[in-house]
Amino acid sequence: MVEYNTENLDALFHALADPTRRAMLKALTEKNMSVGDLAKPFEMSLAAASKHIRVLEQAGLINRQVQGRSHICELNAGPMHGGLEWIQHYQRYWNQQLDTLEQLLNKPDSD
Amino acid sequence: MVEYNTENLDALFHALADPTRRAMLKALTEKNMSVGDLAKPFEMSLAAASKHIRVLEQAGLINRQVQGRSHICELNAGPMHGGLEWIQHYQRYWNQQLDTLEQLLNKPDSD
DNA sequence: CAATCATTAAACCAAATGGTTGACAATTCC
DNA sequence: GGAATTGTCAACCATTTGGTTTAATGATTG
Repeated sequence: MVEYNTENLDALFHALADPTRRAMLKALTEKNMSVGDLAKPFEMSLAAASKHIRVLEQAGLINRQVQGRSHICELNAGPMHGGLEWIQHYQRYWNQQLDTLEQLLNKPDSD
Repeated sequence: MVEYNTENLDALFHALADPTRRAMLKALTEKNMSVGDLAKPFEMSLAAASKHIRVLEQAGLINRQVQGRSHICELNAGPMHGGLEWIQHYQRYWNQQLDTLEQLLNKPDSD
């Protein structure tokens, strides 16, 4: 049912593992932006930013729409869904640990 | 309140971006395992597997307990929490798109 | 003490990553 | 048409990654 395509997760998590790229995604939650606008906040060449954008695009996180000479980027959060679900499978393990911690903290007080 | 340490997210997502490492984490949901046991399923040298384990350890996803000559690894899912929350911020964006899709699908039928 | 077992360390290698600069292509503006 | 704007491409570079093999370290066993 729930499907984890390994390659998708590879690309997704790899794309998310860089602070520049995460910041770009955040910027795109505000509005669609051109490559140049997306690049502006970063102290790197346009070419470098363009490469980051391509990584995001290849992970499916960005759709690009070429309008004349400017490339408009749109957030496509969809692929994050798989990552969310993957991580959620582990939620019980950290809750478990919190439970254990809670037990440790509570036991001394328990009547 | 909610805190996203960029370096933690870098390390977390990077650790999760490799299928070998994700498989190791999965294995550790079953039981604690030694480095050798963790390495066994993979067609790579023990040294290579050991490096993967160190990446997981540095991302805080594994705790190691040295017992004599064997190192017992324990899953520590805790750091995934930050990753989950980060992704969850985007949940509304893909739901939004699903909503839009739904609207597109429903409109033709809506009497 | 010697051999064996579990693991890391070190040296090495190929490929990928993240950055640069300079040239090129396409579009728009005068 | 010529100049400016927006981006990509190509070549290059340093660093990191993911793997190898061969020691070396540390515990356990005979």
